[in-house]
Amino acid sequence: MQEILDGLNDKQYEAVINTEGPCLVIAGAGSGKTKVLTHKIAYLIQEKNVAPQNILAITFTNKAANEMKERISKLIGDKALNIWMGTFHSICVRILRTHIEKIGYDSSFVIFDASDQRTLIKKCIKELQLDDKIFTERSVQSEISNVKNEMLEPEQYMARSKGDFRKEKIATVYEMYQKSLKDNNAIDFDDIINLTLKIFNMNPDVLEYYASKFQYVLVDEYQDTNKAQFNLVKLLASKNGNITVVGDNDQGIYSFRGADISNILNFERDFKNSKIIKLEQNYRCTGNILKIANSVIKNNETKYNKKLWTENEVGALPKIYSASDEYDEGRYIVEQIEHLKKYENYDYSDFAVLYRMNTQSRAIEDILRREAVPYKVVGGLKFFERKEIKDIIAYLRVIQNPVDNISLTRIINEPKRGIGRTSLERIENIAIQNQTSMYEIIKHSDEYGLNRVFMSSREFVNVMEELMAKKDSLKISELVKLVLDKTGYTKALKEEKTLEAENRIENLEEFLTVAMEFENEEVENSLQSFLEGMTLSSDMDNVDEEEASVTLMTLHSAKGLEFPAVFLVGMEEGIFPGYKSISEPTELEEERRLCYVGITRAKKDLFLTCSKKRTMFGSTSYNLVSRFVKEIPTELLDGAEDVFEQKTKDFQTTGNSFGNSGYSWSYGASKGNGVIKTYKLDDDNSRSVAASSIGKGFGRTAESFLKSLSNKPMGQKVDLSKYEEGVRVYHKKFGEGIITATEPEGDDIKVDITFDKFGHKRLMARFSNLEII
DNA sequence: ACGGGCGTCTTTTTT
DNA sequence: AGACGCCCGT
Repeated sequence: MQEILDGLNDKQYEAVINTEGPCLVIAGAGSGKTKVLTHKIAYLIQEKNVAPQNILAITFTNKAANEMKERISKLIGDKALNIWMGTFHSICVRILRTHIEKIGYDSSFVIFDASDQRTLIKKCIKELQLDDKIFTERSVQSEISNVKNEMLEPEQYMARSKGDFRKEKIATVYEMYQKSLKDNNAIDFDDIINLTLKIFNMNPDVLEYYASKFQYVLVDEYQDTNKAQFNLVKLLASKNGNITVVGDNDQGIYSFRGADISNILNFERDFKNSKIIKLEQNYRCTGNILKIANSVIKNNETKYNKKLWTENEVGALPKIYSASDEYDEGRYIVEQIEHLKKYENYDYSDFAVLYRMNTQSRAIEDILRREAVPYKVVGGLKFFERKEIKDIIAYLRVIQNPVDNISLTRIINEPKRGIGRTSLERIENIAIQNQTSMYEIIKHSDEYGLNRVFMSSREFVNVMEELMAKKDSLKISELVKLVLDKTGYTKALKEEKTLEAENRIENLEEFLTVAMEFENEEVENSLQSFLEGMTLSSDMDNVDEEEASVTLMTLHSAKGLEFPAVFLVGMEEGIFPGYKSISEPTELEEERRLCYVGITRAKKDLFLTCSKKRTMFGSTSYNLVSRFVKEIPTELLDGAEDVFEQKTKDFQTTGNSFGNSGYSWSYGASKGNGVIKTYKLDDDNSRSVAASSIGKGFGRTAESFLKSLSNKPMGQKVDLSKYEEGVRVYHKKFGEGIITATEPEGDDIKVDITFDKFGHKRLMARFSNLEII
């Protein structure tokens, strides 16, 4: 009991015991923010006798929620599991499932992710015959999302937009989009928050229930909440008034998705008589790293001026390296990693490489792979974004929710059934006329004179009907197997006989293991919660920390994490800060906060890199070193003087013709013409070194596993003669097995293998990384 | 009417 | 790597 308050510094102690009323904790990077939250919750339960189910704690990712629960359990035991803890989205979905019918939705709704959203918006734009050059899905989508974050309904937005042609049109799209969502029995990410608010506003008794229930409300990463989330928090805390928010105005990096830093800046105004506590002692970084972080962030205007300090050692001087191109940048990283590993006893997992854009990982990955450095990539090309995975999910969605026209459209002709564009258009029109779903029309297509559709869709309808009937009695994995089998999906892939198809089949098998893991671990074992878990899981939720590998991710994903050694790469004008933010002061400040977040991830060693020449999206540019680097006093940065000197020289000789950035220039270079391709993969280094991450835990993206598949160099040297009947082999994913048959296929061999645990599989020898044992 | 093939664009950051 | 528009062959 005593230990809950032990080991806290004065400020942390104050933040923990200050349980009653509004409390704002300004928590600088590495100041023990999670500690405060976990100890405060433990204190409430243990000391103040608050029942766990009367506490609501909102975190930024599901992973953070799980970690926090674990840490609280260590303090007070298993009752921590009853705390309402999760992201805004997961908490709200939980509320929506029980109450959404009150506002006219069906409780079996599905959640549309960003790409479903885009498809739907695109359809609306087309339907309204708007010029899709002016109204791009992207711009309309972000406008609609912004409007939703302001909690404006279509009518309200329309009223506000009177006189503005563009906005009026977008309002029409918004209206149609919202109606279509409802017709599809779907809601989007923004609706998750907004509809919860709507329920509260229209049903005072429901609000009363939750506002009474949650005696204590705690919100983490408060600087990244948006208007709607703020309102939600305000409503939930309205009854008891015990609200603790923790955040750092210098780490707000999500304004592009509606996060509003003024939520944290105006806390005192919004919640009367609030207590404000600043945590300014940093326990994470060395003195030098902290100095650098402060020297950058001080260029922003901030309301809560806090000055982070530390008692930690001064530490090594952070370094900057100016590479000749992005591959040289990668090579430098490997060099430094190997050095620290050798002389400072570092492990691969102690390193993180952080970049502004996902695309930047490519070149670095190439070099890491070439140099046999194990790595994993967080986010980027996601498992769930692959075509075959989206297809199987679309099948499952239609089974769960037959009125989901978007998913149905995706799969009706996958595999090819002879239902093309024209048929689909007809089906859709009839569905609209009859106010029903496209699935209904297909099912009864004979009654609507769609004979062709009727003929070609019979098998599909029969299979779907059968699976819909069985969906709750079958295990998810069995359902997946049946879909793939009975719809002919796998069969069609097999008949393609291409490497790509082979790969897709393997990915689907991986999906099957994801489903099995879900069955084993989740209590709520329904198709609905399976689908829900997949759309609400974040990149960070799927990171496996156990592995001894270097972590590559975006600066955004790195929020909340720490590593002994951090590389901030691509420190160039136009990259970081991105060229789009250079002329926009508020965006530039956000970029600077992002830089601050990046720097403060490092505990001991920090490396900044930039490149004189960089090829991206098929063109080469010569960027100047980032202004953020220049904001660091040269004496704090090893190599700073060299870098500035070089950059100036380059600048003078190369001139300037790059739009409004005014700092760099570029010329087009067609893709793949080999101009920059200096490094090739060595044949004997081609074995994949990216460690496989198919492990426990629902929603695992199998990221590195996939990377190892998709990045596998073509035509690797494999002694095919060694594969013959009776030979025992080891496969990374399937484990040990015995070859039962072989068959030549071009310059490769198809091998049939019976695996001890996974049964019979057919693989291509050249690409399956089989080891003979 | 369907579907294969080809060229083009995509790219900040994400619950 | 994928989505999509366009064109042409069946």
